Amino acid sequence: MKIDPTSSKDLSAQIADAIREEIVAGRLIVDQRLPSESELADYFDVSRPTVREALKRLAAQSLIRTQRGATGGAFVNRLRFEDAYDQQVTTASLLLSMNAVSFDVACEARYALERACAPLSAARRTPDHLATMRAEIHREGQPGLTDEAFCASDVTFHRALVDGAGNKVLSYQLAGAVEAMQPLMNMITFTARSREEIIALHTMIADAIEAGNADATESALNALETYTRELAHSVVTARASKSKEKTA
Amino acid sequence: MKIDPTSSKDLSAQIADAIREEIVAGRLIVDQRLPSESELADYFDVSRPTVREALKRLAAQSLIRTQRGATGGAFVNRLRFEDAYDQQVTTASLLLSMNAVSFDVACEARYALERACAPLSAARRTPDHLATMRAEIHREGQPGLTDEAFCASDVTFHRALVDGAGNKVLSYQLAGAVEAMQPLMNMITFTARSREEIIALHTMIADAIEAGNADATESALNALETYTRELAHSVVTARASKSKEKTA
DNA sequence: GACATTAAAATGCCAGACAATTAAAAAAGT
DNA sequence: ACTTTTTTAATTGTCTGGCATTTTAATGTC
Repeated sequence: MKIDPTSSKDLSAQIADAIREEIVAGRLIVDQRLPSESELADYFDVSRPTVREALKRLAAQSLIRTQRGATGGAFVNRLRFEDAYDQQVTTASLLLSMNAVSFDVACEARYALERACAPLSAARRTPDHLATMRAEIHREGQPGLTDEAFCASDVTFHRALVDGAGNKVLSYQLAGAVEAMQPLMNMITFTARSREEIIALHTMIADAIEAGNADATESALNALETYTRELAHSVVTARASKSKEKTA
Repeated sequence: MKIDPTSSKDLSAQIADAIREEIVAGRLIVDQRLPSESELADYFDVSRPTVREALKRLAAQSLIRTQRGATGGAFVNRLRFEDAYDQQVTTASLLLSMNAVSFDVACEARYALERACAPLSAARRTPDHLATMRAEIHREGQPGLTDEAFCASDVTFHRALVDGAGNKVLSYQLAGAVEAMQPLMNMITFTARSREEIIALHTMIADAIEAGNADATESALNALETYTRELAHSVVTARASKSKEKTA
């Protein structure tokens, strides 16, 4: 575990990399205590603030946690799926917004991944998952629901579908795809007419899942994807003609 | 953009959260320069080292980059897919190794996601993608190839398949699933017999992709998943009986 | 034995300084 | 007037040393 003082990288980045490598390689195991900041400073021959910067980098990735007090210190953190969700969602959202990813591309990816969960969810979903889906469908029919609340309900519905597959790895992977889409979805304002249509499609999905029918689930998802993309296109077209009016 | 001095969280964590929120919300845009460390220290009423710790946290997530010199400073970084790949792979690997995720669960997730790419890849793959797949199949047939090199080739093959879908978001999402599996796959030692079988299945996949046949691609992937899981089970069984021998 | 006090160890935070780097401004030379 | 060199200023990178806070363990007291 060594660092190169002539490297162009920050010392704190190098130290963080070195420690991260130890964790990934399994030479530092979960809940193991790292040497104290002073000891690390001595070991790497740098000052304590530099070590601290390195440790904060690792903390930002949830690789370590710190505890104060006599028996405190930095400990290798068990990376939990829940912790990783948030980072996944943040990262995915920024990737979409910063790289000019089109709605179509994002939508295609999302529904492709979701269809991958459909057969598993149709086979394995618990009554709980189904109940969540039904509850969200009901919520979506409430009059006076804001667009934001409708979108949030949509996300909950789809997460129940995904979680129904009973595979934590899948749920984690899909978290980014589903939740990162929400800001984009929010850009589509839902008319009463389109809400009705979406609720109908959600009901088709829930029915197919309840019946354990994988094919029906897939085709319902296909229909939902098609409709979502059409909706987005019509919104874009409407905006374009409106801005044309303005310039004219 | 405020912090709460009575919070239990580190000041540097709070400051990082505050700035991250600004970035996610789009109030700080790509390539925009943040105030200097001294200015941030004044603004948040903390010392410069504390601000620096906060900035290192953001740098660890590739949200900012720093530049030294007169016109230097911290700039909002355009999060690129390539940057996110690495983090995705590291995170996914640690999730698998630290949460006792079984080979079956990980494998199921991986192939479910990969099947989602199959129809798109069959329809859109370029000659390049196909050439990569063929080249890797050829490499896998070379005698004297180490297990590690075989696994690496396997990863390249599957990434070409995924990239063939021509959807960056899908490629990004799949990077974690495919590459994080490599350490687990490495645990399976490939006999000459099983390599032959895998090469045959890879060829089936490449043929199906070349023919633009989505269904054939899917069923070839299914066969590969089944075979991989059987292989893993036989390895586990063999190890169990071997350790039994030892104890006996 | 139960409780209060003290000591020690660790992280959290700060002040101030200097080094290194970079770009712009100023000066010098032609 | 133009080019080159030098200086200067701004900014991050790093260090030293210190104090505050938190937590546990040891110690002392009743």
